Amino acid sequence: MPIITLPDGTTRSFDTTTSPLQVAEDISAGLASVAIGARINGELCDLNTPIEEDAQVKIVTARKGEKETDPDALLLIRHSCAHVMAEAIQRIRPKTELVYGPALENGFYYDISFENEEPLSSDEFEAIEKEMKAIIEENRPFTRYELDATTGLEKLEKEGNKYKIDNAKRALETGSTSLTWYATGEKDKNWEDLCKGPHVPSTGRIGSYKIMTIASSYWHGDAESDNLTRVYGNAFVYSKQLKAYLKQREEAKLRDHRTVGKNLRLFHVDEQVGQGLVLWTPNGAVVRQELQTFIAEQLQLQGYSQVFTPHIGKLDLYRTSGHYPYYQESQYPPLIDPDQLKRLSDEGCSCSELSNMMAKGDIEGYLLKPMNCPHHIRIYASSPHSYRDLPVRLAEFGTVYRWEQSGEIGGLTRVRGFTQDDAHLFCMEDQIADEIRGCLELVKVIFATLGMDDYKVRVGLRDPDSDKYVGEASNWDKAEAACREAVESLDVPWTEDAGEAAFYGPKIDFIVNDVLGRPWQLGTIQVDYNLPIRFDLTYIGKDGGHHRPVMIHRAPFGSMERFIGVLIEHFAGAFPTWLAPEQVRVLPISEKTNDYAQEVHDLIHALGIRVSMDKNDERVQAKIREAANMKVPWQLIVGPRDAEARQVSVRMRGIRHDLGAVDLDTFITALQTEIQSRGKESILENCFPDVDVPKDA
RNA sequence: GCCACCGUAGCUCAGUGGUAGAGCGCACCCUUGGUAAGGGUGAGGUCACGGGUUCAACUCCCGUCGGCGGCUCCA
Repeated sequence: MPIITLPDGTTRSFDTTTSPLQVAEDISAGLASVAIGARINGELCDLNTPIEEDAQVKIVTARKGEKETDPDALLLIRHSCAHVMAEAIQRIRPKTELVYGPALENGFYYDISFENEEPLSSDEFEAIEKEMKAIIEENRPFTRYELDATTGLEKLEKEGNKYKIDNAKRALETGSTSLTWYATGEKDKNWEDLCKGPHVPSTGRIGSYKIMTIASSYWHGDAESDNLTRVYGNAFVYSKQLKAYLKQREEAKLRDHRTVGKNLRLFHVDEQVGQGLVLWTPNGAVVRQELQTFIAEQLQLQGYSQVFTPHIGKLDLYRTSGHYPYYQESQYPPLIDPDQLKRLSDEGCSCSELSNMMAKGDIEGYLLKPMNCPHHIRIYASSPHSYRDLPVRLAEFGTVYRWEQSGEIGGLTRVRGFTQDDAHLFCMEDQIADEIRGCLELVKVIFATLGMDDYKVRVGLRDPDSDKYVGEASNWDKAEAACREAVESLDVPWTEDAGEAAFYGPKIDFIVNDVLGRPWQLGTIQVDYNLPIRFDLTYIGKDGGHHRPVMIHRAPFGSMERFIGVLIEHFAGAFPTWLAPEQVRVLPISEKTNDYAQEVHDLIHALGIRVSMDKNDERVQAKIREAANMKVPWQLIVGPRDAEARQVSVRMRGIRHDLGAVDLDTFITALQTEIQSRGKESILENCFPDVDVPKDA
């Protein structure tokens, strides 16, 4: 006699075992016709799952309007669509073996082994989609059946798909007592897949779908293991939703910093220079310089000292720090002392012998620095410190080099040479929390100025089961507590993650998503008890004795490369005036006003503002279009009327028409104010208080 | 590093086993035009690089470099 409680609190009782479908039918025929699944006591289930006891039931429907489709409905549709896609692929490639095909937050994929088949090409998507269409039109039911562990494993052994056997064993190990299959149609007759479900009732309930892309993956995510083909797709209830999704992806591509960077000539990566080595072209260099100046101003206010250090250091330095042995695989190979190299060569030393000698420390060389901390540590160590001097805060826009895997490199977000907004704080233990808070404050100020509020904070703690960490457990406890304490005072969402710590200490990471939704770690703050020991750093305490300082590594924006990459996407290339490579462009209506235009240009230029003048023999319409394409924030249109009145007609980026004519001097003053205040005081407010401008313009 | 796909003019991209194409951009000329493309003419390519097959390769095959999408990694 199950009593069913619905989300609105009402209850319905049934005489016998029931199912979500029966519950829906009991409510209304309309509901039953749109139901595709249910949550029973919070768990997502098939529509015909038997309910034998009292339960909370939420019916999942696919029809709630285009704007607010239930995420559960999308999960059901996408997982079901993955099955249909896999069946379609197996029709075309019968010898493939299925591995794993889950729904994602933003689509679905199916991992398939093509070991015994010709590889799949994206040219074949259309053919696969055609097969999928046929399967969906047949509207075959998803039929669930269950076998006990022994019978189920026997069946899988007989079929011989090692991946599915492995999936089954894993399911049984994690507590399942039986195995379930879903046939698309009838058991023993139609295509089927080992799968825990749930699914929509029948293939006809899958809405609009599309195969997106083909990629590769490893079995169990293990690079040593089998290579699998991963086919990504997406599915929605309505075709309009699919169209909107595809359109959004197109727009994201236009916002991609690689596209914008090329169009606006912000940076260039050159084949002949090297993979992952960024060349900052003049426009991008302006953005970077402005940003660095801004950050440096904030650092000065917070009591940092600026330092400069070279790009290389002795190999032994990194043996002391531990970086060389620990990260050897991801560093550029060392530069070996030329005399020593020649001697070894004369002695007939082989490459492997050389490599061994370098690892053991029998040979001296230099390393392109993969980190700035050893250099900063040696600066600290170069003079004695009293407890009265602490904290010592050494800051540098320090360029480091890392041998990232070639397949990982791309754009500005993953590179081999990059400049960190780095600093190292040397302090006493009871200063740690305050220093971390200072770092967080800096991040807040800068993100706020840039209008970036969509970021997350992750506190990375050690994994208690791993032995990769160095240092005393008691120190780790203290450092982890300090991180937590500081982050709690910051008003942003944060999570704790065990196993995300650096090998020498816990850290606080800032994570931002790019335009394609991929998360990137930007900045990081790390507490380090380890390096001060390794380098035997001390300060003189109140008691006159030597004490050990604690170090904080912090690069709140990570690397200038990655940060600006994310920033380009954040602004879609439309930088605020203070950051824009070109801040103002003067557009004379015809050559007749070139003289006045030149005067306007020169006056602005003399103030150190980045201004240009479009002298091309074009109509003003073409000049406006060109300036708009280059995302210049302010266009000054000057014709005879403006020259006569010593005014400029002002066009703001993103607004269809000009805002009106203002006195040249008034505009210039307002422009200077906006730039100097980094946008806090806008030209709009000071020159055009009555103009109504949409916020996102 | 692994797997798949891709590499043609400054940019975006067509194209074919038989002497290389468009649009935009660029240069020059005409036009002097008031708010998102005025018109004309012209220059510009060793078809990423190196091998091979072929009478003939931009096209087919192999390798290298680079890009893209994932996987793995990220102090």
